[in-house]
Amino acid sequence: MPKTSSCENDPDNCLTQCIHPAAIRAVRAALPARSLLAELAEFYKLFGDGTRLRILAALSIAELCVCDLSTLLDMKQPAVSHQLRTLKQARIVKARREGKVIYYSLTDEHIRHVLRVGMEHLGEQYETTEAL
Amino acid sequence: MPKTSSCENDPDNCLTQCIHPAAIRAVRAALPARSLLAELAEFYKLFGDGTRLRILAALSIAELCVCDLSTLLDMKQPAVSHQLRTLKQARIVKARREGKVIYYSLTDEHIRHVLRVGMEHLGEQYETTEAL
DNA sequence: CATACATATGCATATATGTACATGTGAACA
DNA sequence: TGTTCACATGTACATATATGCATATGTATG
Repeated sequence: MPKTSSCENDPDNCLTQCIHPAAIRAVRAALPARSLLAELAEFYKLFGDGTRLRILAALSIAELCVCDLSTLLDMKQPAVSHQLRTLKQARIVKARREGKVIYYSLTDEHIRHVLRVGMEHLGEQYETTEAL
Repeated sequence: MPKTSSCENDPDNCLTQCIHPAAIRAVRAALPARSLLAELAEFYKLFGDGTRLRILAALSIAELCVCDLSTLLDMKQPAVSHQLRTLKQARIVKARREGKVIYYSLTDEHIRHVLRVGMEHLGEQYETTEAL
């Protein structure tokens, strides 16, 4: 017979019972809302692409225009523009127009901080890049 | 005629010249290696999915087994296992076996830190969840 | 040793997403 | 006002990936 019959059962998971109902209740109470975590995932997702990360790393060093970025990163201009659009919509970068040229930069120091924390995780063996 | 003819030209970007060759040189010198940034992107990518993030948020509160997770998050057991496998390969979570049950937890405090930094970025309006 | 159960894995598929190509937009300048 | 050039956008497509289903693995137990 089941050890704990008083918890929500889902025959797709554990056949007869959930194993630690107390733990589940505790975690459920403290777990951030699903919608909040979804929003957070969308944020992290933007850092989860090599191209975008190279753009962000470059912008963390200096303000750059689209042309500079595409030369620097050896990318087609439309590809850079598309990524910048995504990053701008997410308020990760901001744009500043000067004549025909548009300069992009990180919106705030917080973005730089996120990059730094990730770099640190890759391990001290990489000797954290001074750029970030 | 071009203002600066001494810089690497890529007709796909700026037709006649790159705009700020000095800035490009400076950034190029400080930019982390492409491979390092690719590795970093792979790391962030794992946080860029709502499901995985819910798993990580749950594990940041308590050690849990697969069955608990699938009940808690209302997911099929194989889906949870698949994500846990990915997270384990990336050393973001670790597993501990106890009989038939396998308990998962975050590998270290650094992961919790990454989650916290992301939460903070979502803005103070969310009143940073005490769970993280 | 056979059964039960928690978890892992293989495979198929639907969806998401990054990039290329072509074209549109907008500002400066003659 | 027409041209040039930096940048943006629309569409198409190829790839990556998250999930569901079926099934395998491994451990305890009778």
